[in-house]
Amino acid sequence: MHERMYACTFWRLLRGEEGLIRRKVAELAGVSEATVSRVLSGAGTVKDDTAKRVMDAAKQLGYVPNALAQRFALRKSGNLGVILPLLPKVNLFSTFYFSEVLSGIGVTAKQRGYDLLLLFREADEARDYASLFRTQKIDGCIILGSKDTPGERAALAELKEREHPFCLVNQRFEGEAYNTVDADQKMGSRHAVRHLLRYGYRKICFLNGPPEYSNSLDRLNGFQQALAEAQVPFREEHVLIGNYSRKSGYRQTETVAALIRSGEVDAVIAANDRMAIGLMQGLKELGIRAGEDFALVGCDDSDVSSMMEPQLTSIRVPFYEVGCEAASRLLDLMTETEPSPPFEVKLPVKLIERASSKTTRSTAK
Amino acid sequence: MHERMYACTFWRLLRGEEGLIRRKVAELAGVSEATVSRVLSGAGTVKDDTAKRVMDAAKQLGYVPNALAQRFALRKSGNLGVILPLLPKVNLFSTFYFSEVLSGIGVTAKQRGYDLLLLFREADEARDYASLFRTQKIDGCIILGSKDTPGERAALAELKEREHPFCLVNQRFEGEAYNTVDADQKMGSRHAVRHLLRYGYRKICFLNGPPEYSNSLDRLNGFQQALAEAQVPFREEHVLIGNYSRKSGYRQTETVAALIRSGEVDAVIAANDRMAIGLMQGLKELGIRAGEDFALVGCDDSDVSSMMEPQLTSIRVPFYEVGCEAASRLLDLMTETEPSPPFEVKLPVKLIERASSKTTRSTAK
DNA sequence: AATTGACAGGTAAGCGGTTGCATGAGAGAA
DNA sequence: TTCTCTCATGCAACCGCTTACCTGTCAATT
Repeated sequence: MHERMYACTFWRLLRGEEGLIRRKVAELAGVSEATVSRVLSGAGTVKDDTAKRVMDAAKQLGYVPNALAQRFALRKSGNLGVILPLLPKVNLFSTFYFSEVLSGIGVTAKQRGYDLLLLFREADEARDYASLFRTQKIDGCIILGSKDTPGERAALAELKEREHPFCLVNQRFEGEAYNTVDADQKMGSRHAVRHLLRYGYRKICFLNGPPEYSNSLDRLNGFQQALAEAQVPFREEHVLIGNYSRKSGYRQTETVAALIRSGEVDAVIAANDRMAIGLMQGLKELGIRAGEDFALVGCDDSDVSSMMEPQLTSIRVPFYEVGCEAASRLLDLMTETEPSPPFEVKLPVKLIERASSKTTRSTAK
Repeated sequence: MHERMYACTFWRLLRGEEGLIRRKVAELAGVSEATVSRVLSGAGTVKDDTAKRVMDAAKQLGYVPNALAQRFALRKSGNLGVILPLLPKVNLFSTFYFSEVLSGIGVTAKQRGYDLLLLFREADEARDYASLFRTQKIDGCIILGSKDTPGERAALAELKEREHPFCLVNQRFEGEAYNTVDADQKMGSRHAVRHLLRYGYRKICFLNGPPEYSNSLDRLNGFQQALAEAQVPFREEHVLIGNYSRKSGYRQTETVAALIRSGEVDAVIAANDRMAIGLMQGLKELGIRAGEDFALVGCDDSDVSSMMEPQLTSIRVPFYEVGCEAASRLLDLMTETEPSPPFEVKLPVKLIERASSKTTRSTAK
């Protein structure tokens, strides 16, 4: 009891003091609290002389405005939300991808005075992005790992309708004009195909990801287009589907092995490095070696691609820059008063040649 | 101009309406706004009947309380801060480590109704963790990637002094009793040494990380202890230092190659997988193969360890659980009223045997 | 029947900032 | 000198929610 009361008094005192700091600053500077506010928030007109006195007083007393109160008064949370899928223990996407994008977003947000609120979205959870805005937890958000599903479409449509600023990363929705920052995956596949053709490979198999990701469709698109350009026939049965996990790449071992052995296929392009690596490992177990018995190209140029043996040719995607761009554009949009048309940014990718695909195919079967 | 005014009116209206929702809920339920608050926040005594009416009304009108106002009134941000080093483009630590820990923290925080505020700490920036609390941006924080430097010590001491709840992950400070969640790295090294000794390796080199990380010291400690237990002499010159990056492992290639060739060393333990992999690659270039010419053990059991050829023996550290534990303990501490003694949790690790160290050394030179 | 206590629920005062409006001072113009 | 006009600053309302305090009701006790 005693302690309880003591603690209470203590907190009262403490709070009292904290609360008084602002007043003390005002007194010390010989102005009103309103002026302190004007100086610290940079709004309104204040004489230079006065401003300096206030700044000095604030520094001397160690006064820092309460962000919570400030944001409440301004009706802005000052938070940039980052929504990302929660995949505990199961890294469907590469962690590489997320940490690069997140770093980019983080740096940019910080530069512009925003805080980053991380929002994990559980797989089965109803997607109610709009209520994050309604509760004022965030002023804008970037959505990672979005998939084209009815629930997601509904959630995004609601955001759009209520004019909440948001930006999709690496995902577009056919028929909807949302703000998007994406990598030019289509061009990536084209580069990969051209690269393989240049080295003499002509029978290319494509290990793609699920069609809910627009990236998967883009890649397939680029793949087909590059083949068409080179007048190499496209074979439907040479397109396989995984889920971007290493296991799903590994699972295609038998199928691909058969294709390679029968001479139907001499090169594989995978839609990400993890699947490429899974497949490479599976085939190695069967004695089929990437870079020798067939050419392999991955995508992402994740850190592991240069750790493999042989090192993996891959398509470098500027994930960090994607994050920067998304945050930067979104924040622009949030600070502008005029509504502006949605942006759809597409960042260039680049093929990084490594051992898994470089050996020239001297004689095409 | 026209549009501007229109927009303004629009927003007024919108805000007006938003503001009225609460009142409308109260009216619809036939109670005062205070009662609405009592029902929604679960505090105070309200008749079941009334509560139900309020809940129904709120649901019907789609009312969601404004988190910003709520938190301001309660003087709690509802945010759990996660401080992590900003390493754009340079992943000194493995991204694996961070994403695992972060997932653990995220899941736990979410379960307990907290939001995650991500705070990047720039390398050269003055560490002023305390002001995050002063501005009420966070109610507690978890610090990742902390190093034992004077600046860091000062910042942490300030937190402690002001009784701000915080928790360190994978780092302890000699002489300070801070809340910590750590993996049992010391035991990890001991496992690694014992494993190697069991397979007949006796001349073990240790590639450690910088001493600013307590983990590095722990690992060295366990290494020495295990050697002592087996009465194998410890050789100072067999301890090398890297910085946890792959490159820093690669850089030790010459040194280690010389040691192996001269027969002074027949096995290497690295303080993380990335350095192990860098070293492995370097040695492979010189024709010295892990798992055959020498044994190699890494640490972290990151996703790449099973992607290598040969696959890398490594010490599995339950990073996800570390994150959960840190968040869980810290949140307990934040909701308790009584001050409790600091906790120092140490989670067990496990050696995962793979090809890089399994070949029995038949004849020790 | 009167007294008491417990409890439901209303009233209004904050929480710590911002900002519209009013005011006073000082400068420039008549 | 007096009248404006402008600019710097103070006053006070407000942001939306919580909660201390108060009142009135009703059941249990005497």
